Amino acid sequence: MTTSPAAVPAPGRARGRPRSELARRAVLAAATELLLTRGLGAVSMDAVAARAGVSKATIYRWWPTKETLALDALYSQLSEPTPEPPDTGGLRGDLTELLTGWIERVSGRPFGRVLGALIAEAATDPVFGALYRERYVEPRRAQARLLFRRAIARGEIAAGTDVEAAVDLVYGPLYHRLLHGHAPLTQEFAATVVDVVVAGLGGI
Amino acid sequence: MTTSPAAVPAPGRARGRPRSELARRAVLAAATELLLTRGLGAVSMDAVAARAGVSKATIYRWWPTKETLALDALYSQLSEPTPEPPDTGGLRGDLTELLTGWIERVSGRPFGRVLGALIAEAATDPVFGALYRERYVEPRRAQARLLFRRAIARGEIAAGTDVEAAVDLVYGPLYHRLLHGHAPLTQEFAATVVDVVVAGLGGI
Amino acid sequence: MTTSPAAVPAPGRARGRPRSELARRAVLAAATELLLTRGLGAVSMDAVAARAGVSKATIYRWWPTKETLALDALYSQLSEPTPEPPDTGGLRGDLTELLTGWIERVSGRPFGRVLGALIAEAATDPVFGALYRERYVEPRRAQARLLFRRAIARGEIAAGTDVEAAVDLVYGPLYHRLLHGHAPLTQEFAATVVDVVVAGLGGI
Amino acid sequence: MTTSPAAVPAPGRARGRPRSELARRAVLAAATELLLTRGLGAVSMDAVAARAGVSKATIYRWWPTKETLALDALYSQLSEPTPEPPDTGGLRGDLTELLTGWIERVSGRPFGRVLGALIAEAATDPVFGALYRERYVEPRRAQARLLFRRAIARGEIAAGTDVEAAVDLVYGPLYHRLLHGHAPLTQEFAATVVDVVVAGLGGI
DNA sequence: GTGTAATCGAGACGGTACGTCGAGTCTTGTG
DNA sequence: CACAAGACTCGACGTACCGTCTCGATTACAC
Repeated sequence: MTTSPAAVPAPGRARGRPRSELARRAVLAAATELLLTRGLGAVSMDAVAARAGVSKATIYRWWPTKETLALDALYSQLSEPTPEPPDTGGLRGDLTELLTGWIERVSGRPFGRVLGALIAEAATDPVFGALYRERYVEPRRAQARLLFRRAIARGEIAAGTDVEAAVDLVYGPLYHRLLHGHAPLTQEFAATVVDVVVAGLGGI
Repeated sequence: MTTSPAAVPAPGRARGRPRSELARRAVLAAATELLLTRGLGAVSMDAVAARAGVSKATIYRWWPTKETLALDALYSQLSEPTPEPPDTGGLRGDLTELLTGWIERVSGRPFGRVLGALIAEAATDPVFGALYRERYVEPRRAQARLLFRRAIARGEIAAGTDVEAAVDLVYGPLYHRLLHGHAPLTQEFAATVVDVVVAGLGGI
Repeated sequence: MTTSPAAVPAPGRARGRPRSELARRAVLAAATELLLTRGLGAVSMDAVAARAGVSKATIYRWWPTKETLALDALYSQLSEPTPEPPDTGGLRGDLTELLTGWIERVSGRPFGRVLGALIAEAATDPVFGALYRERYVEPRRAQARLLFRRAIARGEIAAGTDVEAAVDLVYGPLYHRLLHGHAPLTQEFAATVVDVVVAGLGGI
Repeated sequence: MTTSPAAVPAPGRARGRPRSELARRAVLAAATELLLTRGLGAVSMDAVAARAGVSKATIYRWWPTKETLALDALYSQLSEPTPEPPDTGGLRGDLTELLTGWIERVSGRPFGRVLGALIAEAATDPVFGALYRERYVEPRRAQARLLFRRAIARGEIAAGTDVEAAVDLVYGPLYHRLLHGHAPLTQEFAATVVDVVVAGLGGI
């Protein structure tokens, strides 16, 4: 897994005093705790600094905003060991596997509101938005894209399929429920989404 | 225009000095301007009060939080005169009409980030979330639900269709692009979504 | 005694919520305590706010800098009820009385270093310097000037005497010892100063 | 020029790497520039280090506080080539010569506020105060003392004259104007001071 | 030569205080 | 009552220095 450049010291020539790995971990731990127990709103630089036993300057040295910090904290929590794209031999099975895993990780409750807050920030601040998409969104989309491409290669769905739209068609409804909360984000729902989309794309 | 209950004085016997309609309009105008030009973050009670020439107490008397105020301000801007649910005779046409209208209204640029911020707030604050869903989400879902029910009645799609999931399948991908911004929210994309979903549901 | 405009609300038409006299007193008391027990350096806005149970914003509303605040605090402590200029019938007696009183008040120990710090600030910051001279220096000089003018009127000293220089000649040596601390600031020293200056001006 | 012990490496057997004369000069130059252009407040260890291209640790190795550094910097600037005590044959002439020289050096404008700040620090911090008096005040007082002693020897003034007080009587008024700035520190003022003090001491 | 020792730069670290801003609340006088 | 004005507490913001520390790299004397 690729971690943020901010979270890791440059591997090259270390000149001055090296970065304290202890401090880095303490900050991430404190941020994670605040994030998951009390939400993004509770992740203030002051609170994190106090809880981590670290000075605010140290945090600002490595994370420009609290959103960036929260993103890193979330990463250090949410990152799966080996997020291998599944291969069940069929598009329906592949997608089901992929979405099932995502829902499982994301349903550890506090993630809903945390992701919501991060997406909001991404929608508001273009810089953070780019970072968020690069580090969080794109890797997941890449996996999904792969599944659809394999299905095209197998002849399961049409060669002209708009893969980007297809990805949105499966992830969009899930995010919709996660963020809006108007209905539960269940595995059954994921199954329905997969069924409709696969059928709609001409799959079996 | 549908206004919030908060924005309207109790209809009963007014006892003291009546509410100033002037102040109400000034507040909404100021909030709207800040919201659309500089985002939700710029909608501070202080800024709105100063810009509207109104005291903060007056704002707090009628809107409990700045998010509520922003929602009202957005409403006063985004509310369509007669959002009649379309009837083209077929599901595909109905959905296309519905989504086309939504994309048009929502593409007036600043709405993306404003909606993002509101959804984030809704994901974070349950009280506001309920209000947001009731006033903003539910009306739109109701229209979409209606279209699918008509299609079922016409025999266009299966009687057992999960209408709630179907609604999420068409709105989800659109919100996904609006909020994440990883790809443009075009009418062509909406057409693709409609095509896949209608086909997936067994429609023609 | 004339107090600072900042320390007292305008007596005119009070529009909004009136200033809290309680807060004002608490701030001055806290500042005074810090000033006299631990010096000007300990008078930080944070410390005063914490000790007074008052928010920093409230302090900043009324005192632009901590030096201004310290000056006010010192005033509320050092201000004599009726600092009548003495009249013993002769210049020597008048001056002795005046300086004796000043030394007494100023020898309550911490004042030396506090005045030193304030004078330094006055020498550094022109705005504060003007305020300091107007509120602290000028009243004392006015009294001294009066004594010399009376002595001229009585024919005790020459009519052409440079009164400003004369004032510096009596106060200068005292401040010198107070600030530099190279020798004790005693009443005997004051007597010597008075003797030399009166004799030097042609007095008896 | 007398430099501080801190500013010079121990003359004993140097064991490790010798002190960098380059660094020492760069630090003093940077401190001087900051001191004279922007005041004592601008002499921060960080700023000096950055401006001198030197690490903070190097500064701390040789100067315990920024005030000590400022004092050294001032010294390297203010030190007169040959501060010979004058001898004109009479007390009045000697004092005039002495004070005239001091005023000239000190009137190079920024010195007023710099001295003010240093005196304040001396009044606040006893350790620095002792250093300041030893290195800056005492040498000048010694010269003045000498003049008065010579005048006593010549029979110009009484044998019982309090020399310490006499020194304060001439330097006090000058410092007073320098620090308070309520009136200009001119050569005419110095002449008046000398006249009054010499006359007051029974001199001709 | 080869230690041994003190220097140097760079720069991260825990702190403290800065001055500002926004949130909600409260207290006046006026309409 | 509603309203404007505006003072109040609280808490967070991002920055600036403080004085200390840990590095790797020099640069001398002493063996």
